Amino acid sequence: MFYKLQHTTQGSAARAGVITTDHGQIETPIFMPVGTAGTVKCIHQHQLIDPIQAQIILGNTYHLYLRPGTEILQEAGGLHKFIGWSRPMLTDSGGYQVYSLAANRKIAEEGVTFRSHIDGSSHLFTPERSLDIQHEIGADIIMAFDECPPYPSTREYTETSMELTHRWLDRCVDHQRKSKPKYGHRQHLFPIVQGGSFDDLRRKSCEYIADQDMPGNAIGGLSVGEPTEDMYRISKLCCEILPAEKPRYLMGVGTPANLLECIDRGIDMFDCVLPTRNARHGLLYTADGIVNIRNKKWANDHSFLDYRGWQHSPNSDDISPAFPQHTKAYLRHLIHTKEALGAMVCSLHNLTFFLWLVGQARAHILNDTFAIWKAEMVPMLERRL
RNA sequence: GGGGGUGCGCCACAGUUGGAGAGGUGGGCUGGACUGUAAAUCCAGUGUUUCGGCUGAGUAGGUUCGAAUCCUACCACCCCCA
Repeated sequence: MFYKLQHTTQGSAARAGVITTDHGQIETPIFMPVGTAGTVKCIHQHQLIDPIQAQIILGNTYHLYLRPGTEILQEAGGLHKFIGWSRPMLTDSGGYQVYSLAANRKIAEEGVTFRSHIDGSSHLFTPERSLDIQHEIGADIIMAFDECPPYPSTREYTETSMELTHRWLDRCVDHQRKSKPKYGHRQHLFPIVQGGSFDDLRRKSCEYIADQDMPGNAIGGLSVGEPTEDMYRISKLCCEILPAEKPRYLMGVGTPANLLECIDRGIDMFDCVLPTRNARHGLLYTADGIVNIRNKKWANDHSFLDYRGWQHSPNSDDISPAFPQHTKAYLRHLIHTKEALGAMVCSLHNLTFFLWLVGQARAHILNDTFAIWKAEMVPMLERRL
């Protein structure tokens, strides 16, 4: 069984479950650090295990295809071996690059032609090609090739785009059924719901996606600039339609508060660049709120951040020796001077916090204390310190 | 001691060789943004102000309708000679 739903908590749609892959299990709800180009930026694989305790990380089809290229990945025996990561992995299909590289791509029925951001060369991604590359990369969970429309988009554009994503999905599912695993482990295809901020389109897309009977389902096209209420409303709406016996993955979300709100609405999996990118820019997430460590007010603050014990070891409640504690004044200095260590320590800090947060959410779901815990946590998480 | 050169905004560089820049670029500094990573990136502000202005090109004078620009003295720094 790919996914086991363990418990749906009282007074909320939040649930706890376990995903089983050939590279091990994932306890949900889970946050997945983004490792676009074969690395979670500024973080070593050892640190993903301790103190971060990541259970699964992401890679990106477009970026890995351009560099190092799938030939080298295949020589290595797949991305797991190439980077030295034996836990589960997920690859995005390149669908997000259809959105983020809008200036350098052309969408057609057949697929999307990208101009490489590295050398300007042209590359055609079709649903089949995206899956082939993902097979060559070898992630445990692979994503359907979709179009992620920008916000705002007209209803007409969003509907046309959604229908294209659905047709591409048919081709992905067909291609996946014909494909054999390359490295001896299974690869599970997740389709992606689209439909923008339009409730009826989202319903239609959810039904279409659910009918494919894939091992898990994803919600795309959110966190692209829409109001947060839209993100929450659409997440809830989708979770009510997507089957309960399969994991639900909300792509590209989000802030700590976003995670708790969307877990509350029935989401099981998240990924986001926010903890790593913002760490490099000096924004630290804590249980007490958000700290912009660049701010002058920390220059003479020689105290530690209030960690509340969340930088735990895998098997104890003690602070992990792998978690480097530094004063706010020192962290500010590192970020100000653009020292590499600043980006590293702050990335480690944020990811450790994100994984702790979803772990706490899971514990509270299992104890049926999630709803009250979430209500207390969210205002704290959104505070600016 | 003699000769030559250069001086403006927190810093550097560029530019201005009689018709007013509170101006350029980069850095620093102070904020802000960042959500399936073209992001260790990007944006804004950075004399003063009662928002109308005011002050400002090393300092002090001078020439001129008008000076950052020309002249004189002084100061500082740089180079060359002794």
